[in-house]
Amino acid sequence: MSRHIASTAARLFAERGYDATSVREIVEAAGVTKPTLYYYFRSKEGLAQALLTDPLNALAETMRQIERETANPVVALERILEAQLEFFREDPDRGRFIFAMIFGPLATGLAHMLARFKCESNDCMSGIGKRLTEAGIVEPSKRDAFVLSCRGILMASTLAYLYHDQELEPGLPNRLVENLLRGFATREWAESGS
Amino acid sequence: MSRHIASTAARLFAERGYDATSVREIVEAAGVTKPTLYYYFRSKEGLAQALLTDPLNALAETMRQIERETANPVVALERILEAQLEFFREDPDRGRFIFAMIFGPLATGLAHMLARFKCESNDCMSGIGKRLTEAGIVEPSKRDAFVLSCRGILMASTLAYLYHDQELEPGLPNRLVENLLRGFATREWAESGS
DNA sequence: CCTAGAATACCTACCGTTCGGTATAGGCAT
DNA sequence: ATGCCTATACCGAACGGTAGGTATTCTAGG
Repeated sequence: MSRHIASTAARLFAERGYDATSVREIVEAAGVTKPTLYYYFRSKEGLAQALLTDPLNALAETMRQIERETANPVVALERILEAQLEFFREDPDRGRFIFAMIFGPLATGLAHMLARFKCESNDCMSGIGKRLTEAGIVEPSKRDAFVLSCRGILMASTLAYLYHDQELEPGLPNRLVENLLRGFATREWAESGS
Repeated sequence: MSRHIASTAARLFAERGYDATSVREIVEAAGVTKPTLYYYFRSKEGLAQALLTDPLNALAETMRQIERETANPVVALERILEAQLEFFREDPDRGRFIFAMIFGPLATGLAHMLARFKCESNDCMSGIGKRLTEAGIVEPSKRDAFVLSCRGILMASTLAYLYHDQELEPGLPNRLVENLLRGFATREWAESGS
């Protein structure tokens, strides 16, 4: 039951936004009453947190794992991008809700958790960028721009998928990274043919 | 006075989101009364539209103009990206408000206007992408990925500026485009040294 | 076997507060 | 007289959350 309420809430949060969705709307759509919702979740905010906490923690852990266990920084980058795209693919409603919150103001009670996730995600990408320069793949002077570009491409791909019905085929990160690397690569790496 | 109310609203909308900001909060922060706000703006939504309509229309017109009047597609691309960055630079609160709406659900009364702007922006970028392939600069098979990458880089740069106090120096689009082009270029163009 | 109590899952009705918006009277400067 | 603004009070609807209750199942103790 709690799962049913949660998935209904995710859908409504995604459709109209967290603040514009009332508890009354959620319970009506879920076919239960308000006390039932409060039986399972401490508050509206508790409900939103339940939607976000485990999935975001799992994603962060997946990224850490990839970073730790993948020796090749290019492959690590591709896998980390793919993990994030997969996160949105597996539950688009949740993804839309998270996307809106990540890119909006951090004034809600969910701010702390989202800020932490953003920070971890950025650290992870920066770490990969560092490894790419250490491996002589990306020009050191271009590292920040490269990391920014990777982040941008992830955002644009995700937005296209969530709101414009564009596909997120599994090979997408690889192809995008390949082209990006060609643009930001060291002369040596470019000439080595990868 | 209406400008003062509007800029106060922009700040609050940016800080906490449109739906989570009440009219009472706006008038208190602006130091006026509710009837004054309604004297100048038809409604809360009318206030938000006033914040968005003219600026977004002006930006869209600027982009159309650049597209029309700049013969070199690379320069056109750089200028269009710069115009969008400048839009966010000139009023970060307004920019944050818009950013949150662009990445969130389109269920509010502002949806139509934002949808139209997104559409125009996408069309403009697609047009530039087409010109770049026609000019033999970008590989036709990579056109969509290139356009997506440009959009992503714009988003990431803007996000970094709006929320992480990172600079948006005027030369940024040029440098980013230069690296991107190297990654997505045709063989002929790459070998011509640009 | 029966019963009382605990645990779990749900409900109706209600609470105080706030929401966007409106009406009215009036003050002040030009 | 007009435009700009205030102050006050109000409207109906809705907000997130709560109080008190019922129904069902299970379990332990007599």
